[in-house]
Amino acid sequence: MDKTARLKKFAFPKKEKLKSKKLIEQLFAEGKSITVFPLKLIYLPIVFDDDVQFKTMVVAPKKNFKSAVKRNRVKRLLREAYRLNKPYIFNNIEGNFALAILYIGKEMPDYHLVELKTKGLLEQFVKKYNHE
RNA sequence: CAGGCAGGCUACCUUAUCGCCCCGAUAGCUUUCGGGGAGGAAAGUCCGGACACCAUAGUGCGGCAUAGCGGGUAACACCCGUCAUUUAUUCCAGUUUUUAUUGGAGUAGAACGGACAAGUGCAACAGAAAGCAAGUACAGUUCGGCUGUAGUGAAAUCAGGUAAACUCUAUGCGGUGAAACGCCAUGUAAACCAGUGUCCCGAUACCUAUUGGGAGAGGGUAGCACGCCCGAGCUGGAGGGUAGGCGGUUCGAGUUUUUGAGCAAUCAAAAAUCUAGAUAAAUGAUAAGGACCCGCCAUUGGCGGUUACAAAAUCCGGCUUAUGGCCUGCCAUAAAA
Repeated sequence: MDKTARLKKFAFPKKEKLKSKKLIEQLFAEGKSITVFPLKLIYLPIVFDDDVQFKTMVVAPKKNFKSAVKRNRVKRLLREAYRLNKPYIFNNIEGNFALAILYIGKEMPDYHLVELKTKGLLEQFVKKYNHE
């Protein structure tokens, strides 16, 4: 494995972010969920126009984190944990999915907790996918 | 050594590894290289503007705001100066046994600042009474509860007080906000059903259009009325589409420095400079080390924590609130030596 390929697999460019209002509404209306407290994953199989396997968004509810600074912090931690662990699902799942990762806890977490829980969440997702 | 008031500055750094957004070059379908990437309050959305649309924003009523005087400004409810009032404090002089108190001057602030000679209202305690109804004692008397004195009170029938009471006066203010606004993409979409309206005259043209005048359902003008504008459609039902992209959008009352004017706010000139533009929303995460500060032990030092408040969303000028650290000036001096 050369250097460029190794760097590329942890990237999280704009194309892999879920941004369309329509798709987000569809995801929340029809998607299934897995919870590994304090995280919750909502997923829905969708085929994208631009040939991307996954599109992902992260959510930190305003209800639990009133300050914009704290919401930003939580979202950045979630995004970072997803970015560093996404090769696991890329390597184990064939289909195309829209994903949303929600933080449903009320306390400010540290990164190590978020990473641990994200790994657990993705393992559950892969297990469930292979079972179906 | 702790305190009070006023003002100013600042808002951790380095390295490594992964990553995000924008711009430029390169390359040609996503590589490579270079550059840039939150704040003093970006916040609250409380005032004032720019800008856009509604009529180049008009008239009356209503409504709102401001309130000594002068200045600054694009503008303001902001800022600066000043006057009166007022608070604290010092000094001088007077009264007094003292506590105190009066006058003058200085220093530092600061809340308040049009009108009670138009009308309406309100006023604790005391008082008969703080107006519409009464009336104590004594005296006078033109015998009219007419006048005076006493008594209560800050004030007693009167040009008392109160407008952070209504109100009046002067001045200012049109409305909606970037989800404004313009363009493109998408749709049997100028389609279907029901109700209602689709009028009149003249000219050109010659059977359907153009143009001038009148009438005109309905609509716009975001409190109401007028006025103005659009006007051949409008309202409801059923059914369907989009919910994306581009512009607006970051070069502007811009920033920094110097000089000059001014008590100051601020203004003028010159030189240099370009400094975030995201849109389910970038500006980060982790690790190690080091400053700064805080807490505890305690005073070489050790241990622990590690920055506070808080993140652009069209852009500026203010105000208010939150908050870590440093510095300056003034005031006041307890306790100990």
